[in-house]
Parts: sequence; C-alpha cells; structure tokens
Amino acid sequence: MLKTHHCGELRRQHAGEAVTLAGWVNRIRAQGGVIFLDLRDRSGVVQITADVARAPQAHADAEKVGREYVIQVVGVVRARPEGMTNPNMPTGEVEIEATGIKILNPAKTPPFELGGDSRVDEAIRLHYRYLDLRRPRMQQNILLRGKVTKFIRDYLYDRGFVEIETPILFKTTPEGARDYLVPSRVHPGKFYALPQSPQQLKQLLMVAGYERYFQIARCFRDEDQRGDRQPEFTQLDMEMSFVEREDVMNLIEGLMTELVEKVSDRELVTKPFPRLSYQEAMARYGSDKPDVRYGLEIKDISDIAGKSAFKVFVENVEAGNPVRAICVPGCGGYTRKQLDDLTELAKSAGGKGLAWMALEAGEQGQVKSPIGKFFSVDQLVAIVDRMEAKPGDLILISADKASVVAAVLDAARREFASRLGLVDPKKIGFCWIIDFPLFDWNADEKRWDPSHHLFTSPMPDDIPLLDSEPGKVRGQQYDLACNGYEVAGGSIRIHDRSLQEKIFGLIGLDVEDAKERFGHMLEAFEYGTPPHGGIAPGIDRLTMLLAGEPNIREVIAFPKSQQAADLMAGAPSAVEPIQLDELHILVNSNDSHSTE
RNA sequence: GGACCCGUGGUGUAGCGGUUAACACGUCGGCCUGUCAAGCCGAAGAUCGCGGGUUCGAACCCCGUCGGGUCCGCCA
Repeated sequence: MLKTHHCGELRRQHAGEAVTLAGWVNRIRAQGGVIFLDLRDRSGVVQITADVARAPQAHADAEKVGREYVIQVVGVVRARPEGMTNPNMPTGEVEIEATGIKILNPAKTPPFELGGDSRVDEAIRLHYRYLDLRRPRMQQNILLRGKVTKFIRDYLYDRGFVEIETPILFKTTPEGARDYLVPSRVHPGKFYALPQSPQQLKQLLMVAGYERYFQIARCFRDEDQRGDRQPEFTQLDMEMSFVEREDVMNLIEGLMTELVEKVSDRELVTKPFPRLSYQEAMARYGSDKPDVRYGLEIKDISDIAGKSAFKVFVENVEAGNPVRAICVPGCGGYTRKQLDDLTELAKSAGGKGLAWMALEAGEQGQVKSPIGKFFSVDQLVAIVDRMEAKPGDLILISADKASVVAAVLDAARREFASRLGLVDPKKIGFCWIIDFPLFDWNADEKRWDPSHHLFTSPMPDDIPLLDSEPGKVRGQQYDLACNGYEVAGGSIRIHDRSLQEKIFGLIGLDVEDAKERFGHMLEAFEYGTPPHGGIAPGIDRLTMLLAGEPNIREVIAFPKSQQAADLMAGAPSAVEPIQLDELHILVNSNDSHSTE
C-alpha cells in the first residue's frame, strides 16, 4: 500500500505516529516559510504542514504541487499547537508534519471548483463526471447509496431471502414501456430486449420453488426522461411465495422504517404508514402518490356547486363530474394578476382554468370572487364551512372530469405547499395506496389496459365482476408513495393459468398472441405454481429522498441527460458499418443525421 | 410529439439596442513562518453556444439550430 492511514481517521491519539498518506491536494495555503496543504482521500481531509526550517526538502516539494495533484506524504502526526486547532474539521486537532512529499500524478486545474458545493451547469458536471463525483455532495450521495443497498441485502438475507441474478438479454414485452432492443447476430432480424423489470423471471423463480427471492436489479425503459426517471434505473426486485398482501406490505414497511431510522438522517412523519385506497387518495390528494407531509386536502363541493347559478359548475355536475376545491391559508390577499396566473398552472396540468374565492381578512370575511354573484349567501357560507376556510384564506375550485380535477388540484397542492414552505425537507412521509382498479379504460384503443401489469391478481371478491364490469375490479396491488413520489409498486400475482388467460383476453390479447409472448408463463403455471406476490422499490428514488436531492441524477454515479445521452463518454455513438452488417441492420440514412 | 426556462473569461453571475463587456471565485507572478473560504500587491484570460435576419449599430430584438433543465404526452 502507498499509505498507512486514511486522512480522515487521524485524531489527537495518533500524535507522535509516523504515517504515510496518499490522496488529492484539496487546498493550498502558502505562508512563505510554512506551506499548508489540505490532503483529501475518501475518508476526509487532514492538514499537512511543510516547514522550511524543520523540513526544507518537504517545503521545496510542497512548492511544486497544485490543486488536485495526487501526492504521497511521509510525516509525523502532531497535535496542533494551542490556539491553532480547527474545530470545523474532524481532524482539526492534528496535522501532519511532512518530511517528504512525492507527486504521484500532477493535475490540470479542474474546470470547476471541487472544494465546495457551488452550483455548476449540469452539462459541465456530467461531462467531467469523474471530477463531479469528487465533490462532497456527490460523494455523500454515492456512499449513502452503497449503505442503502448494503442495508437492504443484510435485512433480506436475515429473513431467508436468496439473491438471484436474472438475464439482461431477454424477450420483448410490447405491452409495457418501450423496450430497449439488442439485435441478434446469430438470428438475423431478431432481437433481445433489455428487461423493463425482472417481473416474469422472478415469478418463474417462485414456480421453481425458491420461495423468497430478491435482486438489486437494473431495469431499462426507453421512454422520455424526467427528474425521477432514467433510461436505466435500479429496483430492489423481490418476490415471495405463500404470502398475502399483508405479508409483503409488512416486510417492506419494516425495511423502509429501519432504513430511514438507521441509514439516513431523516425523520419519519408517521409509523405505521397510513393506508389509502386508490379512490381515497385521488379524492383527498388528487394523486395516487400523494405527499402526506402537508395538508391542503381536497374537498368535494359538487352538492353545493351543482345548485348554484354558475353554468360551468352546474353543467359539470349534471354530466356526473365533480367540483372540488382546496383551501390555501393566508393567500386571500393575492392580487388579481396573481390569481389570473393560476389559470396557467391549471392549464399546464391539463385543465381549463381554476376558479377562486378569496376571503377578505378581518372579522366579516367577505367573499371576493368573480363567480360570487352566481352563489347565494347560504351557498357561499356552506362552501366556506366545508372548506374550513378562515378570513384571509383562498379557495381554489376545479370542475371537470374527475381525472382532470385531480390533476389540477394535485398541481395546485404542490405549488402552494412549495410557495408557503409547508414541506419540511428533513421529513420522510410514506403512505400505502391499495385497492387500485385492475384496469384502466383505453379510449383510443377501445379496450381495457392493465393499470399495474398484466400478472396482477384481482381481489378475490371482485373476480365475478371480470365478466360484467371490468372497470370495477380491484387488483391485489399495493404502491408505496413517499413525499409525492411512487417509490414501490407490487402485487399478489395470478398463479392460475385459466385466470391469467382470462386477463389476457380482457386486455385484447388473443390466444395466439398470448402464447407467442407469454407461453412460457402459461406453461409454467401448469406445473405447480405457489401463490406468490412481490414488490419492487426504486433504489434511485428512495436514495434521492433519503439524501434530500431533487432528482435521481444526483444519486447515480453516471446518469444520462434528458436526451438519454452520456455526456461524458458520448453515448450513444455511431458504429462501424461492419458492426451493422454483422447484425443484419440497415440504418435509414434520413434518420442518421444526428449520429456523429 | 408539445409547452416553458437557461446558454456571457476556467466557474458562478451582472449587463438586455451604442459600455474600453462589469464583479466574485479560480489561474499565473511577487511578498509573507501558523494558515485553514489565508492575506496583500500585480497580471493574463471573453469575438457573449452556433447560423441567419432586422438595424447606421446586436451579447441585447426576430427566426432557425445545437446543448442543458422543468413540465404535459409517454412511462410504474
């Protein structure tokens, strides 16, 4: 080893020890006769001194080093003299009196500051990701991520789970997200697909009798990016046999609780985690992944609004649509301009607008609203009562299809939580969402789509409804939401061939298609399949929340840009014609302008 | 596929129709034996992402394009 100790571990009790350290020059303070170097390795930073009087060679060496040089320092740990300690650093009571400094590798001046956490354009950070990863923020995040996966592995191994790897080259499943495809050299014109998740494989492992499986699994989805979505991401993929919904939920709730309490510096808002039905979540929060750290809950005022003289509300209620509202405390004094701007918020969420009623501050609490004239005094009082609004508050009202109302008020809730500072960034608020509808109606294709995935088992009580009212069938599905993000989704699966075939039929897969795509699953179900279920928490999102970061790129060592590009290596890239020939691929030259 | 925001020395920002393109940090040189976001003195470093247009005149206005981000669609 080129070092005997780590920089960050040295303390007063090491005083007098001869040490050899190696690392990066974090900062240089040349004082003339004495030069101070802050030497950094993964463990932390320690001060090196090179004194011209006591160690002329070391001083001469130190004059030659620059920022981010990789050096080896031979010296002695010394307790710092009285009054010269630095309480701001863990190693601040000691320093290394260097006797020799060797440059292992010089460094160019970095393109941005590595010492602090100053904001740098993300394109530059990603281009020099290996430098960005040296910075404290990224280092903490990446180390935290390692602790998260270590904790998960220990937790699950302790409970009888087996870690099993599954293939990355697998088979396309067009019904989910868009697949990343890998051309086959051996089979002209045929393709592997990278797994969107190891869903089928883990179910087959249950058929195979492994009973408790997990994997920290890389998943691939060729869809457009978001702050919480990358083309490749990591799930804790797991599956258990002979379990019911409660068993999986309890295991994960225990895991998540301990993860937050033992691995992070965050604080759980509630435990046990609240459970909301999908219907309730949509009604109260307008979202199936609500942020439960703050209120601003949605209330239904359809009964009152339907009797008003306001045409938009009346027509919606007559059409069976809801009129719902949130009450924003203390925003009743918003200017007309500010209130009009809320229309933009509603539009970007897919709505037409957002009606408002402002309660003037003061005892009377007069209602000020462009639509106020369409309501009787009793109706206004009823709305104010329903919303539990106080003088100075602002009521925001949306009337539309239920899904649009939900989207608009969800957006409004998030916006005002942020404006009013209602979110405590140190808090972690989990909640379970259960009783999802098994299907969503696809109006374009005129068929039912699975709301989760096509292996989710219906609630036993609802199986008779499969024939009569598929839209009312609930799935044995459970999602875990946290701080407004979906961090896990799972279900009890179908383990019966005939039921699985029936679901295929409902989503418009004919027998031939089903056999072609999922024949291996149907066949497997005929060889003794245990009842089973599982879940898949997203490691990136979870780590993002535990780190308090605003997007998952901050917890991924080498993430891709929004255009799914690796800005450091320059992927994707053009390939040699011979490579394409071998793969039997002809590229449409009209599309190739952007490949360079 | 669509909407919006951003792009000015190495980095972060200011400038928003006429400026020698400003400031901080960094870099380089000098001074300095107890600094720790060291300090002091001095210097170098930018055709304002790229292309076109409007204008007597463009970093600034317009169009296009490239790159980064946020959101909708898409996606658990």
